Amino acid sequence: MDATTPPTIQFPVNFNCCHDQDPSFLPSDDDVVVDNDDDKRKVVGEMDFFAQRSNKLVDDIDDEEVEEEEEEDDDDDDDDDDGNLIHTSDSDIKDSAGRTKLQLNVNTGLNLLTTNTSSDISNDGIHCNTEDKRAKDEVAVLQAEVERMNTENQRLREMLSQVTSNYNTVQMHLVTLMQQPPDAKAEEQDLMKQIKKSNGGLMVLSPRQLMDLRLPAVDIDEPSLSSSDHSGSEIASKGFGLRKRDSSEDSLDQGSQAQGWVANKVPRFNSSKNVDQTEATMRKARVSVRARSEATMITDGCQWRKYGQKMAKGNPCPRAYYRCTMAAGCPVRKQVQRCAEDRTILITTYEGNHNHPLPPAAMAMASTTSSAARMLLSGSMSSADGLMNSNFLTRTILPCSSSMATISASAPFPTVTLDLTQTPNPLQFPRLTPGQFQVPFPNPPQNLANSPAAALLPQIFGQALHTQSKFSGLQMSGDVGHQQLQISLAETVNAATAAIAADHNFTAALAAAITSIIGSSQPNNAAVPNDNAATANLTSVTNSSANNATTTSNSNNKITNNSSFTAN
DNA sequence: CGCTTTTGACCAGCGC
DNA sequence: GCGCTGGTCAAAAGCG
Repeated sequence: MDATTPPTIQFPVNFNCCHDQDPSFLPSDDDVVVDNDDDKRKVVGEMDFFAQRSNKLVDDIDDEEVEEEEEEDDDDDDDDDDGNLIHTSDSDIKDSAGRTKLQLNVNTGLNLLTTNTSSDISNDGIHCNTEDKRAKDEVAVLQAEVERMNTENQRLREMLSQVTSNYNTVQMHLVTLMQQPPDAKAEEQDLMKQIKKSNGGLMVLSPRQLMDLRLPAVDIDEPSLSSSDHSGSEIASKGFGLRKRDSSEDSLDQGSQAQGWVANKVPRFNSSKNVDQTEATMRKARVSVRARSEATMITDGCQWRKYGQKMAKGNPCPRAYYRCTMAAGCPVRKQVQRCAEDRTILITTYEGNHNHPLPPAAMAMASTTSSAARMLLSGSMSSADGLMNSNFLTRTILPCSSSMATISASAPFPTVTLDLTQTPNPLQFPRLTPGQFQVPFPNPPQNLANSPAAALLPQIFGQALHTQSKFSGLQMSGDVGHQQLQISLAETVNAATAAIAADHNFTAALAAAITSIIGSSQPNNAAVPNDNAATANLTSVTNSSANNATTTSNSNNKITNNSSFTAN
């Protein structure tokens, strides 16, 4: 077509409905028009009707009809502006009709048979007209259908856009509120309403949960963030939940404090020092791993020293407290407790970030949990980026109906729970015997130091433990019993990985998310205990776990450095 | 002897 | 203000 002719996709019809030739089509590979000069026969590639861009298809249909009716003889153009489109253009007709009957074999995919213009038909003209009319009717019907679908598609797009816009608006509002003193409960209630409204009831977020999830700006941590200048006693004296300790643990405690290990504090609002706040928040993030194990503690590649045990409310099983002893001052701690409902499930919760090199066996879990924590906290920034990340998480998880990870907004710490307890893919993870616990990292990263994200992804993708996911939607409620956001990022490394593996969309999205979120972060697990590692920036919860970490009894976990490094 | 575990006590935050 | 709860401390005990 010439320049003045609107680009069209001409609907390929068989203009030689009455021919007795073999009606079989001669499809080309690319739906391109093939000119066969030898036999004056034009062959139009088979068109996949629905593969064409619908809009163009509609236009094409229109043009085709018009052109047929006009019966004009302009010779220009041959086809399309779009080389891939199938055209039975005018010129095709003309050239052929131009005094030679042109046989066009066009597969519409609809078994439509049409004829050339009546003027070109010498034989069976009446019959062809009838057929032509019928074909036109069908085309018109299809056209109407396409238009209807386009309209509906447009409508859905608009709805989606609006929902997204509303959600963003509410989040912005939330961020604004969080910059203010937390005294406006009425505003929180309004916010709740807005959230409910904007999400069509899919997500119910309590303001507190949102705070916990998104942006607990924690002024309490500010001192600790700059705590390289503070002594442990100074910090303790400011009421950070840590007592001044005796000399035997000063180094560790100071290190912990320097890392902002503040376990008992609830975030408060503070509009300043977003970066610090974010870091502080990250330090509070927890990654909980649920896994079936008969052992008292999973072997994750790190050395742990038990420093306490308590009976927790609502669970007859005691909760044990461990701290990492691989390096003095390492702030990483973990809690181990059996699930009350199913005591075969061991719940290990990691908090903090290692400030020392990790053995390979520990890198897998460490990087995974660290990344999970970062993902969780990626929405904790009060910046626009933070918002975007948060939205990203939300949107990423929502479409995934499989379950693996759950973000719990339960106060006071945002927690990513990775559920490894669900049935593993038998193809990948053979059943383990009782007493054996395997953290499914079949593809241990070889060079975690280079990229935390790179370290995480193979693990996640390799885990594919669970085919069911709790990512069935965003659902947060103020009820403590439902504090798990079904944004769920994670109900633990395991659960997450499974769902990820099961859902390609989510996999891709997660990969992108992880890359964007932590790609620029320091390789936590790299053996690079630097100043930052010692003072802030860490959130990585480290868990160790070796590629094939098998759980052993607690006594077996009383390991020396050597044993811990070689255990896996 | 050195390290880890045990366990009662202590502290802080939170809700009523 | 009080009680509950989670988290941590630290002395004592256990273990190799």
